[in-house]
Amino acid sequence: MNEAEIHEILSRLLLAGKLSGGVKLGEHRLADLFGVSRERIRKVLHRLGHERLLEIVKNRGAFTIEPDLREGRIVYEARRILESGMAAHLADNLTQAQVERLQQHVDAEAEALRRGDQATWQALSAEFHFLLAEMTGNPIVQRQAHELISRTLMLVKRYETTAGSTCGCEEHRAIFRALAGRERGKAVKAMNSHLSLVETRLRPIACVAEGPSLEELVAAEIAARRAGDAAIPVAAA
Amino acid sequence: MNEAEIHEILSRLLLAGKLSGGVKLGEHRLADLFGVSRERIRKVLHRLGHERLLEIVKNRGAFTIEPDLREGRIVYEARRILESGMAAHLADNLTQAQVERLQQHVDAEAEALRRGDQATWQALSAEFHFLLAEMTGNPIVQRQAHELISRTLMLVKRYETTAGSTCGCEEHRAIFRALAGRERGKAVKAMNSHLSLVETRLRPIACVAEGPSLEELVAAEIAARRAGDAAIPVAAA
DNA sequence: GGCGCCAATTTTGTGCACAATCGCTGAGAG
DNA sequence: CTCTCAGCGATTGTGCACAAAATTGGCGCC
Repeated sequence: MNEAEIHEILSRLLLAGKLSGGVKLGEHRLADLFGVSRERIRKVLHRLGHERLLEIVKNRGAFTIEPDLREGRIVYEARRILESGMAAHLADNLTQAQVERLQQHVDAEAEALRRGDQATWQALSAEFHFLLAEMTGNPIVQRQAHELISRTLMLVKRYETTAGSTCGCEEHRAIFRALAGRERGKAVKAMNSHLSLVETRLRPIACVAEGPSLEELVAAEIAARRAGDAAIPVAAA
Repeated sequence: MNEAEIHEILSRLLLAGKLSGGVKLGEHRLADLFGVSRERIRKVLHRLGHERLLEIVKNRGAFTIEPDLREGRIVYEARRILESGMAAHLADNLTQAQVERLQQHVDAEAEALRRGDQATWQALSAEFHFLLAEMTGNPIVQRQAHELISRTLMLVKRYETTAGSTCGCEEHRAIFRALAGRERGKAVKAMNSHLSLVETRLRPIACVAEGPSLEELVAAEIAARRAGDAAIPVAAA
């Protein structure tokens, strides 16, 4: 198991919000779980800390962050600033092919929502914003947007009341329409109000059920990955 | 010499553009220079790599990046996206005190420019953008803006023709006026055109003179720091 | 004379062992 | 009964030694 794999597994686990806040990620414990040396885990942990997916406390170790609503406010405000800038840029620069791609996407969102396929809709809903970031064609903006969107995903997984999220599709469509119509001001407004609305859907529910243990989660991820890795060469050969 | 100090010294050196591109930063060499173990340097180097101030090549080591103009285009585009979003936000949210603070700043810029004090003006000019980022009150935006502005500083130090930079003060003032007048659209436009203008001032001058060696630069920084550190306690006591 | 290959050297990557630091627990005093 | 402080256990931080990889120089061959 190399360093990149471990990083991917842990970041996926963190972003999926599978772990409640404040959980300690001991170096030795993870080293045993992954079957690698402590130094490798150490490096990954510090990298995750630098990516703000973990909190590293000097001489204490790595802890999963408890994304409270106060932090949520900050992240969403940052997203409004960045993504409204993106929207303005895109309204001026989208190609016809990109507009069509967006059209397909919002249609797919609506379709998933109509079917009541909440899992697919949630995934597509997040992807909409990733897609916009991609369409700027700017790797820096993509990275920054990716970081912010990922952080809100952690929040949504934890705090969003699923009932209220069924109306979000129209908001994306409004953004799309403004972008397709090259209406810069309208696109910015639509983006801002959408993000504000998503933020207000976050409810301060107390963290209730303790999920599976870290060991189980990591083991499951490793198993899934091993199965996938084993399958790919066979299929490719 | 602790890790934070080394990181600060090296990043200051890198951001000041004192080193031409592609220079290799050997671990052992730096360890000797700073008089610390190789592992400490190693950690700092990887951190700088993650902050995109260095390029880390696996099994090859750390190299200073050669910020070419193609990358400059990307960074300035990202800045336009982010900082136009900031401008829109600030136009809606600036307090009176913040407006006055900005007024002071642009006045100071004009004063430095009038005096022909180019060093001060350049510093103030960069600080104007840092100041705007600060005024969003959003730590995430501050970090992202800081990273982007720092990267452009490296570019400017290397490529800007000093002759053309004397007209930049009015651009900042235009942004300020729009912000103070709460004119969101105008502020966004002023910010975008300012950043575009700064970008066009970059000229593809061939990297000519090789500056002082890495050893000399680091030694100078260490000396300055030691002197400063020694002076502060005395002055404070 | 140029090209390619092999070996030696230099440089980075990794695991290990020890040192330092922090939180916790338990005993003792007020 | 509570508060404090000291010792202890656990965990992270750091330096060292070894292993792996790449570059460079030289040598032989075409």
